Amino acid sequence: MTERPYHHGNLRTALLTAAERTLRERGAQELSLRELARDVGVSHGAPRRHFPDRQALLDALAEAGFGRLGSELRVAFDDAGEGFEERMRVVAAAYIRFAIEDAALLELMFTGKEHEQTGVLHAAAERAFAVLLELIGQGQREGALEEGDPERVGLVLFATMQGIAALVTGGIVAREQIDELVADAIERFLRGSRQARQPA
Amino acid sequence: MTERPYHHGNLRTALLTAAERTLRERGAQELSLRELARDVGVSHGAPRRHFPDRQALLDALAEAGFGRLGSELRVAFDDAGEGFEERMRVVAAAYIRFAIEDAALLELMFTGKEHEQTGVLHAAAERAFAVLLELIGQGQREGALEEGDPERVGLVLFATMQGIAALVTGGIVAREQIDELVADAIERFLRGSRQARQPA
DNA sequence: CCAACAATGTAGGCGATGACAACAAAGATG
DNA sequence: CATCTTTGTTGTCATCGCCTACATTGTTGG
Repeated sequence: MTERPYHHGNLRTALLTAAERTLRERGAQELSLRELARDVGVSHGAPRRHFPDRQALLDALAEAGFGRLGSELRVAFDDAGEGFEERMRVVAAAYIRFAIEDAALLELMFTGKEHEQTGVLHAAAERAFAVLLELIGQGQREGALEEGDPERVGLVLFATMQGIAALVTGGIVAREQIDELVADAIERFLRGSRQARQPA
Repeated sequence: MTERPYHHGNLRTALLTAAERTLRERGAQELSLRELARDVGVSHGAPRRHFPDRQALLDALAEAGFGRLGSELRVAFDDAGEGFEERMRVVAAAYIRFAIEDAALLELMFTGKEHEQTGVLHAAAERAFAVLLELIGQGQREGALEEGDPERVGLVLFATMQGIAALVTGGIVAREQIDELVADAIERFLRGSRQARQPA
């Protein structure tokens, strides 16, 4: 029998991993520090060394979430072809997939109660959204999108994606409708965001 | 001194009112049945007569929320002029205002964990959204929006509004940016949803 | 009119939780 | 290797949700 060493070695990571799983399967509400400790095979007081309180654990989850979201968006961006519109569709699909598979995590990431002060989180978020800004930039350079601050242009698109995710996880929209809805939203966004300079 | 009567009279309503307040001020997480009971001046077991468990209270709050949302949208719709675009702007603004002032409530209303089964809630939601469908219908009749199932057409707009609300409550978007963002989103939606039939 | 009965509130208890403090074990450091 | 720091452990406390037994009030039919 393998006696557990007194020191776990990487409790923090183990807790985060277990937490991420519970979060995905049962939601944030169900996440209990004590149960997590049990899952990892450690006493109920141990997590406190790594996360002062429950909220700290949730914040850490959110931060890790932004990291993973950023990676997935990056992969989508790179794997899609060079074409702007196709790229936008692929990246949007990746975002929606993340949002739906890890709905509770996304909620943690954005439902910022008080943790707006945690600059760490904000930084992580910025990094994740860099891909989106890049995408908008490409669209503008290719003349597919109107000029202007990419952040402002992208915000509407981003909001729409976030909203679609909310509608799906809220049960308003069935899973079968997702693809159609996303395509529809992007189509509309592109149509509505083209260079508005109309010849006389 | 006014002795509290054994029977409160309208405990259910009192609880809902107190809960709505706490929800707005401190979020759903902080909502405790026992504290609510104390606030209302009743024993900790009393709420159970009206709400079998905590979730039931939350569901009731959500249902009431849909009712109020519906009213506010209706008022906005009626108060706006006859013009379609202006109406859309006013109604959208009303929705966003609700979403921001009662962010936690909106989350309850849409973050439907398991309560998708409560047909009551779904019905309340449908009633609230009737106004939006009416609005879309008007847009289509006036030729400002493409034809098609109003529900499908409106879904993208609805998602966008929901997303904007999420971005604001999540702290991604500052309050000063809201009006601009909403205007931008609607502008884009209208531009992207006009009759697409282009003459040869 | 009043005797069941139903509805509504109260009191106490149970198991679980998050937060905290005192203590123990293992590492790191000089 | 002696000390200091990090990391876990154990026990405690207040609170919570939920449950059961009981008390009080309102209602209703004979």
